[in-house]
Amino acid sequence: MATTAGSGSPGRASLANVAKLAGVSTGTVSRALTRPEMISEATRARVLRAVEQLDYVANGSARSLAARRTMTVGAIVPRFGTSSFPIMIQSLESQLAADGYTLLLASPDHNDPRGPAILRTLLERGVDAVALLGADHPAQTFALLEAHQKPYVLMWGQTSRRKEVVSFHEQAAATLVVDHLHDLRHRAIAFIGGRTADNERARSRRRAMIKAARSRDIALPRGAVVESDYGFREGYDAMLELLGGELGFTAVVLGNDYLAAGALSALDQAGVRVPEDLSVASFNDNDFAAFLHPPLTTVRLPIGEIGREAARYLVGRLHGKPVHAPKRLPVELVVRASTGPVPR
Amino acid sequence: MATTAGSGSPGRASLANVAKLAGVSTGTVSRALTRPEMISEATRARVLRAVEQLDYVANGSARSLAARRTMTVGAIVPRFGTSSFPIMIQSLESQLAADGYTLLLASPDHNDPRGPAILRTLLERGVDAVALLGADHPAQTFALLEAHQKPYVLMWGQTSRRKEVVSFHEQAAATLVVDHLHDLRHRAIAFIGGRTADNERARSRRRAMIKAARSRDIALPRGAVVESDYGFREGYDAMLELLGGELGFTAVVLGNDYLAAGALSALDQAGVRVPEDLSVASFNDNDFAAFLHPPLTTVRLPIGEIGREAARYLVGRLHGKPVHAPKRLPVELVVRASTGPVPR
DNA sequence: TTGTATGCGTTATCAA
DNA sequence: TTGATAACGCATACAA
Repeated sequence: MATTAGSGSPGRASLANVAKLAGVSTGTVSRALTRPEMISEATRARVLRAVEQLDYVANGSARSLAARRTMTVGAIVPRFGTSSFPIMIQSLESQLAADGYTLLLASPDHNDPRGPAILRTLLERGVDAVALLGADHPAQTFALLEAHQKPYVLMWGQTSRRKEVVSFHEQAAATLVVDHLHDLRHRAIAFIGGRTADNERARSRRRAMIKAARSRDIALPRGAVVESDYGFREGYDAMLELLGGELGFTAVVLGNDYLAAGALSALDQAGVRVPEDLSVASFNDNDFAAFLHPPLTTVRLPIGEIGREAARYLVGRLHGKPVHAPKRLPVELVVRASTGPVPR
Repeated sequence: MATTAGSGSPGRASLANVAKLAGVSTGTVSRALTRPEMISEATRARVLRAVEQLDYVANGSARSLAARRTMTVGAIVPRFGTSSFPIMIQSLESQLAADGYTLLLASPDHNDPRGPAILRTLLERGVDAVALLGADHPAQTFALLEAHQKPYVLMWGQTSRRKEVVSFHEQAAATLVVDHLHDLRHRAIAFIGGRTADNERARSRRRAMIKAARSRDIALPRGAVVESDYGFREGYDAMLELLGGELGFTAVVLGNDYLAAGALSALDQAGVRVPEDLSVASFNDNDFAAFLHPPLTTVRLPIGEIGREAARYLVGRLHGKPVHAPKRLPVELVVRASTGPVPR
């Protein structure tokens, strides 16, 4: 347990202190701690005893400076607090930790004045690799990463031939929902998605929906594709707008959990029964889709898996493994009572 | 924009490189970058130009080693991915960033084999201060923090005279709900809370509820106080159990959002109308309470504020401000349609 | 205002 | 297997 701290602890014990106490050189202590196999059993024990006695904790700055690596991975994830990203970050962190790495997190607001400087800060703090959310970052960002020769990975972005991305097959997800609705004899649907202007993920989701509908001969009228900020209130408003349009759809697909929750609320208020009057399905990028009423049919997106896989990739790179092709994780349809056959 | 990276970039530019290019000494460059006021306008401009030309980014390890601080704050937040903590962490990070600090995040699982070693890892990586979730940590943890003389703060824990805590007044929160129900003429209520065995927050919430009920002469029968893991399924089961008990309560209070969501589902399934047959209220420690149906009356807990305040406190300490007393943030009752007068 | 020189606590190289 | 010692890249005390 070490000497009761507080007594004479003059700052922090250093390698040199440990070495002196153990009667060996600093090099030996260093090796005993980080390369036990290079050291005799006896001296290693002596060293460890000294370490405990002094409550020695290595100085990471010095270690990193000398070893030229920090065992830290940076992540840039905008506004994750109220998004579906926490699950991703949690799994990213867990997997990194399992491999001995620590997570340095930056979570800029959309209108963060720091802008591209955030990456610079991370690099300055010293990260061995970087995980970024999404794929649309300024060229400057990638240039900086390349210049510093830092492995990086994009999480949940449009897969691309040029960048390393861990994501899922957006088209497969859209097809799952659309096929499901098609099987239930729906021939005209509506879609409420996120703002495509500043959100690449919303963009690609909408694109996938349109394509899927077309390929199944399902009508998805231009007026029935609504854009909205992700949010409860926004989903509510969008749904009401849609209901006022007399567009003739028999099912609605919501682009994410928040929109879905808001839309359900609007339907409830409007007296539209689900799924008797209207079927509802959503893309489930957040756990709370499981809490909604009525229970939604959803496409479960592999959010946690993305984080884990991203960590694996980065650690692999840091261990010298080759760059692998973009990874697309599977999606899954979870059918609940909120979708039914076309109402007559 | 700097020389197109990749050409001859032999590793990374150092202070010395910048100094040579600018025709000044390393000391001058260092000061130009971190203490501009000590440097003449002219030379500072020269230095900055050189910095840009070389795309210089400081080496944080070396900087930290020399300056004896890392400008990094560690946070230990268990399993935040599926909890209400992300909001807290987000605001913690934002506030830290605003003050030039970076967040090093550790998020152990409940059964994380790393255990108390996590803090050690953080200290080893070099953090200037630490934020911990909750107040029940092993004595060893605090001892280590003291030994290393690291400022730390507890977020969302039972306030204590001995430790620095940023939290809210659990008793005030409970009183808010109970008073509200009392005003609606409820005289017997039930409470479904988290497992108190391993969760200090659940414990203190239950305690507060019992006390509040007693002080208002509201019955809260022992059998009507149910413990459950936080979770949707768990809330569902607990609610059904409660309904089977014939305990005569006219209102139910749910200990957190997940439990509330599950309970609502159970009520829906059992054909119990809210609030006509039964009033429901909950502690809102997660944004998604706003998405539930029927809309819940909740006590909004200041989760984001806790993070922000914790950051302020730590930064204050690091800037030499004195230790302040435990901080208790205000809570707020948000009344919605889910609570009504006692059904006849 | 600027330069010089030392030290920060490790790791790693090279001998022994 | 171990010891001595030179980096690692920066901040800072001290001099100029």
